[in-house]
Amino acid sequence: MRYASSVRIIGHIDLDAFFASVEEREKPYLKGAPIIVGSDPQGGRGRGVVSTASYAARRYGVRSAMPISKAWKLCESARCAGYPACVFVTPGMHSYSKASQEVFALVRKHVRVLEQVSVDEAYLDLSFTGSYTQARRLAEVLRKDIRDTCGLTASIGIGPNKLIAKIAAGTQKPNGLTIVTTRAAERFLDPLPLQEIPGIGPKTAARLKQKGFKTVHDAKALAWQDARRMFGKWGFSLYERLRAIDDRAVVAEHEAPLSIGRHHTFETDTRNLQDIQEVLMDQARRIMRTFAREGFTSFKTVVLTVRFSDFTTVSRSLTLSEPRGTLRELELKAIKLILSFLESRENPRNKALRLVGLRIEKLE
DNA sequence: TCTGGGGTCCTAGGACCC
DNA sequence: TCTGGGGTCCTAGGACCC
Repeated sequence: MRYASSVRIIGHIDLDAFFASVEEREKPYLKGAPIIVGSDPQGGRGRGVVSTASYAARRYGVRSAMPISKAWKLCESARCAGYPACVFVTPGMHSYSKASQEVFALVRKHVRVLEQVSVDEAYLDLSFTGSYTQARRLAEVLRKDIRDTCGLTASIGIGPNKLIAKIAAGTQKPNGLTIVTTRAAERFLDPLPLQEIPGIGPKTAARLKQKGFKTVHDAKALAWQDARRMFGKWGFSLYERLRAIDDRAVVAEHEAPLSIGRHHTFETDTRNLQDIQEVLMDQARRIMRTFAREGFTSFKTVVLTVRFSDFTTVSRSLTLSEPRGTLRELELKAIKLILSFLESRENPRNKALRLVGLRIEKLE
């Protein structure tokens, strides 16, 4: 294939309020309702968080990752004020991944190099279109196709690299199309708060704010040597990102997972070994099911994570002398690891457990 | 407001080998 | 008797993403 020019043009496609939109598509009577996909709110006493809120629910102030109990309270106040009541839905991952496959299969008909990064997001290499004008045309076709064929809306960002494409996709949600050309990229980033840069989370943002930096433009005062000193390897990437530089390629191959794990938060904190053991054995079975489905034959490391009632989280791991691939082996190691936590040495104040998790690594 | 579940990548110290 | 580095593996924890 010959390109009209050698400009690199990258797209990022992001399905809007994805879990909630799929629920709406499959249950037409929910159309337009404030939908909250997440754990069981249990009348305001539930311990989980919100996975996705539909745009109608966002008008009540509900957001992803918010405690489900808070979402419940916001919805109650809205209902008392005469607004429609919220619908709480438990996630149905199976139908979400089916919908995701439909959408991205459709996109692949137009774009050869597609890198799916999660169930609702993908990067596209649009360099073959040759120009931002042509890339925009293609993006419009994609959005129309997804809407007409799958009944879902997508927001698309287009830019000179993954960083700009991703941020652009998020600026006009839902159902938006945002183009940021190579020339405009730095100006586009400059006024943004630092946390808009993927990779800058609350901790990094706080450390930068301490130095007096709030926006991308501010933080460009940081010399790369200082960025390296403050943030290690990531410091240099950070220095580049602030300047809209990002050389990461769009990689089409689906890579095998590096680890497989399961977590569980108890409805009430517990010290009961029987209950804990039951959860662990169930997790071991689920992990081995995924392990077999993915075609793995052995694991070498087992990690057990515990979260105590005070939310402190610790992990213990062990590496087998030889790779193993049986459920029995995983169960035995899980028991060995959990017993070490229940000993007074590891848990001197005998705190109850809020969460237990199991993970296998070094898969073959 | 009281904090899910599934992951990835990085760091740092210690052990061990050459 | 004292003192090297380099490389690799293991372990634990932290930050981040969706």
